[in-house]
Amino acid sequence: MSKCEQCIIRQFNSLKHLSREELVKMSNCKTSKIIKKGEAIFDEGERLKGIFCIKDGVCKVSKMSENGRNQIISLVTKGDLLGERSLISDEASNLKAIALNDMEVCFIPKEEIMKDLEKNPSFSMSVLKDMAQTLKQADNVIVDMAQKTVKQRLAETLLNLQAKFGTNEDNAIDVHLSREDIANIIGTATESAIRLLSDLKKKKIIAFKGKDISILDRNELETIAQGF
Amino acid sequence: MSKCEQCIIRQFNSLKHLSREELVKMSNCKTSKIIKKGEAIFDEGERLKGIFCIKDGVCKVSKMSENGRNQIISLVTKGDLLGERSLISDEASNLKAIALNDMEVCFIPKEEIMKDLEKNPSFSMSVLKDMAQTLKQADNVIVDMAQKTVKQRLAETLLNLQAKFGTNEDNAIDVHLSREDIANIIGTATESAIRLLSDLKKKKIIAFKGKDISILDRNELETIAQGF
DNA sequence: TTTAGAATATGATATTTATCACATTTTTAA
DNA sequence: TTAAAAATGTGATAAATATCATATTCTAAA
Repeated sequence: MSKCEQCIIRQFNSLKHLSREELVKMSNCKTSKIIKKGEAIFDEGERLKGIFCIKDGVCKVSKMSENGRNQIISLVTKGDLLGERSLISDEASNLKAIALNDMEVCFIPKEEIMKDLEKNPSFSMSVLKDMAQTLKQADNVIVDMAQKTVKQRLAETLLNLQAKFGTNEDNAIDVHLSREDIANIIGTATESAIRLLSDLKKKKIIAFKGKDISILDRNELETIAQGF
Repeated sequence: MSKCEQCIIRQFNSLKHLSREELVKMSNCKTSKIIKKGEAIFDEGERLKGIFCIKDGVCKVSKMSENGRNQIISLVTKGDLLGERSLISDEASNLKAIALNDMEVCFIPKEEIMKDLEKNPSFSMSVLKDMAQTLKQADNVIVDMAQKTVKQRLAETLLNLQAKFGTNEDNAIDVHLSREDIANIIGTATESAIRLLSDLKKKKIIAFKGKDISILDRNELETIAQGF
């Protein structure tokens, strides 16, 4: 079992503010898990007993609407923490997390995290900053969902995905999402997402083969995202 | 000038976790402000030098979309804190706050708040909890905006407004919003909001005279909000 | 009090998006 | 390897919503 104090991943999140001593304690109570593609890390309504530190892989975090449709709220990837919010508010999770590919995550029990939050101000301040940032992002998403057309949201989503996941050797965005997942990110019907993707392809703004999507004309995509 | 240690308002927010000593210090550096209806407490892009504790009145917190339309993100009222997020993330505000009626607010300088956040774990934990709660709410709004129809969102908004502001002696929701404000909360064109309000009135589900809106059939409104 | 400007209201129409139906392709599992 | 299931794609149509035009009512400032 790898040790937290030697783990490079913590440099990417708030855990970097923990002391050596705190990390050693954490090492002793944390467990590693392998999550297979398609499996849930946790489900809506579940009471989390700790948080997850993503060592490898990507998962989609989503929520069911009253209409019975799934809305993807965020994609969580290597280096991110998952589940802090439910822990802090001490409520059942309002979200579900499903692996998009095989994942490796560490589970850190609630008590350990809460103790560190209480005792280590620079850790709690970092979590606070993270949350403030996430909240700002959420505001932007609300505005986009409320005010932008599906076409604008699709263009923006493609740009965001490329910014977050980068591109592989073939210049394709380095994450594999189904058309349904894409539709569930932008909040539209799967058919609509497919149609608009085909449009963008026809206009040579993007290219795709299956789930490999690449951006050919980033400027044009930005223009579309802004509504022209 | 009233004193924080004697102020009842702080019981409604995280400031209740401050010690007597911390409150006395705060009293000495805080200032009171009167904000007239329609005036801004702060504007998008402004760098806040502190946070605001709302003693009386209501303001709308909004953000301009790239399409040039305004989206109201939240209504902030008596007892709420305003501006913590920009302070914590140490960035210019992404939001604008405009008074909906005459307001009385206290301004607490950044240094004072940050010091308390660092030194008082029960205060910072409370702010953290607040933020986790706000984030959960934001998730719900994202899902609603992405998945619900304008009609559903209007019904839900009316129910939310009544839950938050209560009703006056005439059974009308105790906050005055223009039709444009209502449209900017649910993310639709003003005309669409007006039309749907008229529909609800015709069906005797709500009644209104000018900006006084009352809910006549709460059950039916809940049914509509859920999409039937 | 009067009056211009703003807010509210409503019709006509265009645009966007969802839904349903079905064909084709890809993936998965026996 | 092959059959079944899932994902992708496309057309036709319906429903939701925005936009534009214009009328009416309300509000606030001179």
